[in-house]
Amino acid sequence: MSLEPCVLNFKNKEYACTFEIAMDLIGGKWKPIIIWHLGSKGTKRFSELKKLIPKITQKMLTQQLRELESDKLIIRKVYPQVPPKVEYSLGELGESLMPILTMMYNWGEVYYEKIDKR
Amino acid sequence: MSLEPCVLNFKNKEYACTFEIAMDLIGGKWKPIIIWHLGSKGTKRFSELKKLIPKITQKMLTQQLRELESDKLIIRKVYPQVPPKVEYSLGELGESLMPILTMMYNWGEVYYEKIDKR
DNA sequence: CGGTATCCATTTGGATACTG
DNA sequence: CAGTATCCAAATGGATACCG
Repeated sequence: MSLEPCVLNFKNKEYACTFEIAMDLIGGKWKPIIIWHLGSKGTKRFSELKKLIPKITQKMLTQQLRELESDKLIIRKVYPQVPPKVEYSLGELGESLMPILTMMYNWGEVYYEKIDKR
Repeated sequence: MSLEPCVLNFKNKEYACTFEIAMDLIGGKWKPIIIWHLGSKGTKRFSELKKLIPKITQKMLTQQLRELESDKLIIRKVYPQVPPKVEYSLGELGESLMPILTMMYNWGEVYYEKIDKR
């Protein structure tokens, strides 16, 4: 599991290691939060996610959901009806992230307790 | 371990959960790579890190190292001599990140194998 | 309801030159 | 050797208005 001499190609970009790929997939400001909600609370509609993450804008929520979908981490299900209904849930690959997110959550908690805030 | 109704203050910013704090600390393009190298290979000098991470610019390496230091994840040791010698190593909190980084590394690997590369 | 489209502010990061 | 300083380009993200 060395890091340096490998160049991985993925989505027309070069990555030095699989770690960079992982960070690219879930490293944004919102993605882990979205995955976390879907993983811990199950399938959610667009508007429910918006309510769960009040500070995200509609644009960002849409954008992030699209990327997560195209990366096969979440599943988007559209009900062809009026008014529209769209449900999001974790795919298998998304589910497999939950243990890692949980560890990061716990790590952040320990850090926050140990550290001198500010 | 719920996510929504908590506001944590840290470094003059507001965070919705400890997870966001964790992502802020290690979520950049370079920080996890730097931590990974220091964790898996031990103490390194500035120039050694630069060699291990060829694509990072001197500016970014300096900047990221400073932030990691002020966040207490790494330790910077300056030897008062000419020419200068500066060594970086993981602090205790930095060390505690290694299991998480390892998991993410492995997850990225599995993902990369399973997924249809573009 | 679940989006798009557009515009704009902020942040991030890279190139280059210089220094104790 | 281990940085600073400056400038600039690109990426990111927010506000607002509109739509099928």
